[in-house]
Amino acid sequence: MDKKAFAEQIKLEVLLCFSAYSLSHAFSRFYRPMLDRLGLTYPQFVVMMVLWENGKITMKALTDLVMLESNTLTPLLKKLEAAGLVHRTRNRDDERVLDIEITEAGLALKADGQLAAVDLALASGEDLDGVIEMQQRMAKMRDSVREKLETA
Amino acid sequence: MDKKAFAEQIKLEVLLCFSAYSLSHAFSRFYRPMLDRLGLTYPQFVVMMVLWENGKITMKALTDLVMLESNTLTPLLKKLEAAGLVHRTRNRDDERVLDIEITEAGLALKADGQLAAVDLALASGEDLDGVIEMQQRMAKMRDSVREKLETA
DNA sequence: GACGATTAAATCGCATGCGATTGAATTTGG
DNA sequence: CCAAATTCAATCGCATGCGATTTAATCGTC
Repeated sequence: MDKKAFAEQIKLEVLLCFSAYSLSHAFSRFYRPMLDRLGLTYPQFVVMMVLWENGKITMKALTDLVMLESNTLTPLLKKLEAAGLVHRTRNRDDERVLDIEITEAGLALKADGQLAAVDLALASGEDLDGVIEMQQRMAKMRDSVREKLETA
Repeated sequence: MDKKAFAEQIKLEVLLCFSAYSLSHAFSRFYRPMLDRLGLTYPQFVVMMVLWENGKITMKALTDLVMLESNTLTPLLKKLEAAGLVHRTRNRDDERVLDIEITEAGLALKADGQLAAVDLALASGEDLDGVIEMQQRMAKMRDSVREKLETA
C-alpha cells in the first residue's frame, strides 16, 4: 500500500499523538480533585514538585526541568508568589537571572503534595512494572521528539 | 518502605503523568510547522480528522470522539466556520442538537491533512510496532483513568 | 396537557501554552 | 575598551481546556 492509500485509512483513534494528548488530559482531570485540596493547578503542582526537591532554582533551570518557557512560567510563578508559596528575586551576580525559592508555606505542602503524587501515580490501571515501563518509554519518546525538533 | 518514605523520594521526572504531559506538549510543538502549513492548530486538526472521516457529526458525538466538551469546542468550531472549513446548523428534529458538516474547502484539505497525520505518526523515534503498541497502551491507560473518574 | 427533570449547547471566567517581541544585563570580538 | 551579539525574563496576543452557570428544547410522569 502506498503512502496515500495508507493515509486515507488513518483515523484519529489510532494516532499516537492523540493517545498522548487525550491521556494527558485524562490525567489532568483525574488529578483535579486532589490538587484542588492542595490549592494547586496541575502545572503549578509540577513546579512545586521541582521546588519540594530543590528548594531553590533559577527560572532558566526550571524551564529546562518542566519543559515550559518563561512566557508560561512567569504568570504561574507570580500566582504562586501571590499565594505565598514561593519568593522571586533577581540574582545578585547576574541581574538577568531570576531566583525562585520555596517559602515556609510552600514547604508545608510538601508532605501532602508528595503523598498526592504517589496516589496519582498508582491510579493508572497499570501494575507497578507497567507504570514504570510506560513512564520510561513515554519519556524516551518525548526526548526523541524534542531531539528531532532541535535538529530540524 | 512505607508510603511516606516512598513519597519523600518521588521526583517529577519519574511521574507517569508528567511523561504524558510533556510528551503531549512535545508532539504539539513538533507538529506545529506542518499544521501551520494547513492553517490549523492541533485541536483544530483533531476535529478535522473526525470530519474528514465522517463528513457530518453532531456536537454531542464530537465531544465523545475527541474527549473535549462543548465549552472548548464551540469557540474552536466557530473559528473553523469563520475559516470556511465547516458549517454549523441546528438539527431540524431536535433544536438542542448542533450539526457540524464539513465544507468543500474543508474536504479540500483532507489529502494533505491525512498525509500530515502519517508523517507525524512516524516521527516518534519508535519503530512501527513500537508506535502501535505504545498507542494502544496509552489509549488503554487513558480509558482506565477515565473509567475511574466516572466511578469515583 | 402540564410541569418539573433532563439534555444539549453556549457563555463566562480563569489558568495555561506558546509565537513574537521587547528590554535589560552580560558576553564577546575586534 | 566598546559596540554588536547573546542571554534571560517579561509582555502581549491568541487559542485552548474546563468548572460553573445559563438558556433553550425535549422528555417523562402524572
